[in-house]
Amino acid sequence: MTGPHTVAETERAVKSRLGALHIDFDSMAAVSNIFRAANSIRNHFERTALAPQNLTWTAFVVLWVVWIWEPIETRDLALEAGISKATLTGVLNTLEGRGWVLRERAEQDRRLMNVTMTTSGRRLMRKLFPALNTQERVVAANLSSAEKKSLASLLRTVMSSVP
Amino acid sequence: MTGPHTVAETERAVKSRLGALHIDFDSMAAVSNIFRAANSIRNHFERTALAPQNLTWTAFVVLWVVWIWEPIETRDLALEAGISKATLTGVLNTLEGRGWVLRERAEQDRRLMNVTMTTSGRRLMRKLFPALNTQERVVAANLSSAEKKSLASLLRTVMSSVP
DNA sequence: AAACGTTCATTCGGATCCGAACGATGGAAC
DNA sequence: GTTCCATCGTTCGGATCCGAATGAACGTTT
Repeated sequence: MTGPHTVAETERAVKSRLGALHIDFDSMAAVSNIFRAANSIRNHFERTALAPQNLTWTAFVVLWVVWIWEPIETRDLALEAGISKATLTGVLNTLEGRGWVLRERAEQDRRLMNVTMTTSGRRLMRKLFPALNTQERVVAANLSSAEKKSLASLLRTVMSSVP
Repeated sequence: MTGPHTVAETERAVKSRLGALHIDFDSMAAVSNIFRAANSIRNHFERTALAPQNLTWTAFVVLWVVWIWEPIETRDLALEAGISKATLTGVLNTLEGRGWVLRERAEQDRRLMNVTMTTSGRRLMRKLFPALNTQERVVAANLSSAEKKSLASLLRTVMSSVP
């Protein structure tokens, strides 16, 4: 998806496979570019800001959500991080094993699990978050302030259209 | 990341953790929305158009690239699909096991591997690609034609800024 | 032709990733 | 208080996902 072929080349190739019938190339380009950009940025973040701590993007996002909203229940944490509860269990095992977060069973409702940050975790995030934001500035460097707002807004519109 | 908190709430929470120093919230919102949207759309596609064939998004992308550009060498296929060669090996095992693609060692250079489509694979794509495009139209339904082009263009700018 | 560094795809280890199934807990109905 | 159903986090199985190491094949240099 990040290959050397242009949009026009791809469009021509698709038409030779299907004819031109019923394919919306504008929607296709918009959506596929979302995936391309996400992949590309994610790889960049993991190679730069996250590599020193051997963190994946997902692990960082979970850490970030805990940092912002602690104490937070597991179900909300999964929703906020955009991953399934099953995935979160594995990620929390990793993060708890490294001593950055803590799991505690809730007093009132023994089914729930509260996740909090350790001192070590807070120290890590205070360094890591500005480093990530620096990289966010890098990948958005060729956008004006208005374009950044426009991009964020267009993506919110897309998200609101996902059933 | 797809949680109930608004941008303003998140911004306020971040500031309470760090102070306002040196954080570019416009870049943060733009980039984080790329990830949110990609996650959301990917899950939607896997639950709708791809579920009947038990295909993941990545497997579909690989299949799509082969369909468009066959015969294609493994190294180019990985680049085009936006995944590592190591990942591609696993995905190709899956796709070849289901009889949709074929791996053949190149005649001239015995290190290379050429990937081609089977008849069964072509039949699958002729059905699957329009189904995917239907879903792409759904998630882009609230964007005008100009907005779709603008979104694609802004994302291309972002990608060109990734080192 | 022997030695060299390079370029392939694959393998390996470890971390995600998800849907489905599972056990535990809670709460409401009777 | 027991039955029933909803909800929680975890486990399980299977598919990705990547960096690093591996081994085969190549081209070039001696």
